[in-house]
This record gives sequence, C-alpha cells and structure tokens, in this order.
Amino acid sequence: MAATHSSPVPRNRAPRGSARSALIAAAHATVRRQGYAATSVDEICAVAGVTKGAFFHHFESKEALAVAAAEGWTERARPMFELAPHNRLDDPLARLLGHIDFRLSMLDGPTEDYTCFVGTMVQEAYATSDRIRAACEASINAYCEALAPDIQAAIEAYGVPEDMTAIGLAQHVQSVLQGAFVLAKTTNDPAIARGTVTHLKRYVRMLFGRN
Amino acid sequence: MAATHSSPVPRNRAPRGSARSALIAAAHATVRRQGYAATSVDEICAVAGVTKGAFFHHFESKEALAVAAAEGWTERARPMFELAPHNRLDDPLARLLGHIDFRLSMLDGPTEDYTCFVGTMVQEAYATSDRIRAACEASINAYCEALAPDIQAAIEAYGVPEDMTAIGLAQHVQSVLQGAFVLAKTTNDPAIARGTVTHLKRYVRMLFGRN
DNA sequence: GACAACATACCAACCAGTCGGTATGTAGAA
DNA sequence: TTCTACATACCGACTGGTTGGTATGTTGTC
Repeated sequence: MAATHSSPVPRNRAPRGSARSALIAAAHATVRRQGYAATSVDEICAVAGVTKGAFFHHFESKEALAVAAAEGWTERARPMFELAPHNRLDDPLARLLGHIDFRLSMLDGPTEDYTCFVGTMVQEAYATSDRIRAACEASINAYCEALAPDIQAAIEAYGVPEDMTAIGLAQHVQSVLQGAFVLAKTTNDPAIARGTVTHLKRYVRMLFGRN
Repeated sequence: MAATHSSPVPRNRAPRGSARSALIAAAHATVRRQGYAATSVDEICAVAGVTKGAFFHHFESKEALAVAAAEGWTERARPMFELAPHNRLDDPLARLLGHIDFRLSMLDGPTEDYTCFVGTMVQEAYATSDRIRAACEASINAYCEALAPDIQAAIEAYGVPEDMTAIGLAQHVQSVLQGAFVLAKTTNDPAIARGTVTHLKRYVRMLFGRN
C-alpha cells in the first residue's frame, strides 16, 4: 500500500523551502477570517499544504508563528502602499489624501480580504501573549511612521492647530481604519467602513483648511 | 465526607437564580481580556462561581451565552450613557460633545475595563457564527441609534455638509472608539486612544463650525 | 554522508457538551 | 397546615473529539 522507493507519481509537492512563507500566508488568511485562538495549527498546515512536521520545523510554537506572521504582515503591506501612484504626487497633503482614497478603494469585496491581520490578532492576544502584542505594536507603528513624514510636511506647508503632531494624526488615521474594520465585521459589509473613512478624509481636508 | 442533611456550614453559595446574570457578567470580563475563542466554558463558570451544570441549564451552548451576553452588554451600557450629566444640557451639540468627553474620560485604567465586549467578540465570530455577528450588530446599532437624535438636532440647529447623515456620524463616532480600543490594546495603554478620540472631538467641533 | 527540509505517528491536556442526580421552591388538594 | 406532585435551579463526573506539541522516520541537496 505504501509508495515504493521509485514511485512513478512524484506527488506534486510544493517546492522545497517554501513551507515557511506558505505557513505565514495561511496564517494571514485564516486568522483574518476566524481569529487567532479559533485557528488551529492543523488548519494552518492544511491551508498551507504542509504537514505539522514542517510547521514545527520552522516555528517552535504557534505563538512564534504569530510573531513571524505579524512581521510578515508589515513586509507584505509596505510595497503595496509605497508603490501606489499617489506617492508620486508633489504636494504632501495630496499624497496624504491620496493615501486615504487608496485605503477607501480597498474597502470592497469579502470582509477577510480587506481587514487587518495584526489588528485582529492583537485584540485576542494583548493580555495573554506579550510577544504577540509587541509584534503587532511594531507592525502598527511601522505603518504610522511611514505615514508621518507626509503629514509632517503638510503641517509645515499648510499649518495646523498647535496641539497636533504628525504621528498623532497618523495614529488617528490607523485608528479610524481599525474601527472601520470592526464595524464592517458587524454587518459583513464594507459600506459602513467607507462612510467612516469618508469622514476621516473630510476631517483631514478641514484640518488643513481645504474644505 | 458528604454534607449531612443539617450541615452546620451552609457552604455560602450565591443566591438561587443569580447564576444566569453571573455567567453573563463573567463572560463580559473574561472575553474582554482574552477574546471569545480563548475563553473556555469552564473558565467562565469558575469566574461566575457556578458549575457547568448551571451553565448548560441556562444556555444551550457557548454560542447561546455569547448572544445573551451581547444583549446584556447593551442593557449594561444604556443607563451609563443615559444617566450621564451631559444629557441634561439644553444644546444638542453640547450634549454630543459632552458624550465624547465622557467617552474620553472612560479611557483610563486597565485595558479590559474600558474596551468593548461586542467589538472584541464580533472580530472573532463574524464569519463563523451568524447568530453572534447579528447580536453584536444589534448592540452597536442600539448605540448609534441612541446617539443619532442629538446629532440630528445639532444638524438642524447648526447646519452641516449636505452629504452627511446623523446616523453616519454616529457610526463614525463608534468607529473611532472601536479603533481606539484596538490601538490601545497594541500598547496596553489608553494614551493613543485618548489622542484619537481628541481628534474626533475636534472634527465634530469643526463640522458644526465651533473651532 | 551530513544536514536541512520535510512527513508520519503519536500523546497528554483540554475542550464543549451530556447525563444522572440533588436541592429548593411552589401550587393545589385534603 | 401539611402533604403530594411537580418544576426549576443547580451539581459534578464523564465522554468523544480536538488541541498544541513531540519523537522519529524519510527525502532531497550540497
């Protein structure tokens, strides 16, 4: 019954060395749908198309995969935002508003395709796993810090209320997005999320005197 | 070893009939800390101080408790907001800004004490349990609809951009709050959350021409 | 042949849910 | 008032399946 040493069917397997990234991608997809705790290691392995042996070869625990997946999430998002066309605009405020429009355009299709992996995971793990919490914090931080320079430049170009910082507004942008995802999940529809991000866009325009 | 019919130690037990509400309160506390999937029925029972028998006497499943707890969350929040002093102000915009200040003042102490039970739960359950998703949607909806009349009155009194609705702004308020909770969990500190809600307050003031 | 990259078989702990039973209350008949 | 019949509230041992994790075997590559 077992395959002989010279099986004629090579059992088309994923190329050697791809298991790690496949597991991270599977974690992204599965956790975004069901959350972290409800996702089992077996399930992640099945989605990734590898076995448990491969899983524990690359990660010492489920928690370690979560940390690696949070780092992977940052790497996955970075080029998507950096290479977007609005980044080539000259005016920093136009780049910021372009970014918000870009985020707005992403709010479409199935819920699990536009929601945030680290935002979902940190809600479950902030109190029980400090390693996961810190990894999610780092990912969110990277996003805010990537947004801050354009905001800072816009502040310098257009002025803004005194008690406001670039990083603070970047955190507000991220906050509205995370909240939009939560609201969208309650209806399983991105309509509410688009409404909320539209309010955010209006706020930014008003802040910089462009309404 | 078993207690005799006239045990001198009455084994101080919670009063008869209190198990159901104790279980709901325990669910609120535990899920806010660890999330829904990571919280076991045994754990909820232990926190509530009842046994599994009592649990399954009152709820046919863990999912049924989740639905009841979502409804209980609405009931728990309602009087807190209704009885707050800012509700007695005459001006609707002052009531709205007072509400935001009230929410701001709540962002203090341990994370699990100010975060939202239904917001946490819906992130995990939106795709796997439609009953839980709908119960969370109803709770969030109740909040937005409670906020909408004051917003509507403020719109009528002060005017506002055309393409804006009372319920839409109420949803934006809720969205910012939910996002603030996520960001706060990231650092396990409410400072970011306060910054974000402060941006929200400034937006509302600007919208109604009060900056 | 040595080492990394997998696969397979397995385990103890834990999980949601079940079930037979007990304790407490309550309504009606005598 | 008190006894019977029944309902509700609660208890905790038990079960079958699932969980994260391990131990060991196999395969491809340098």
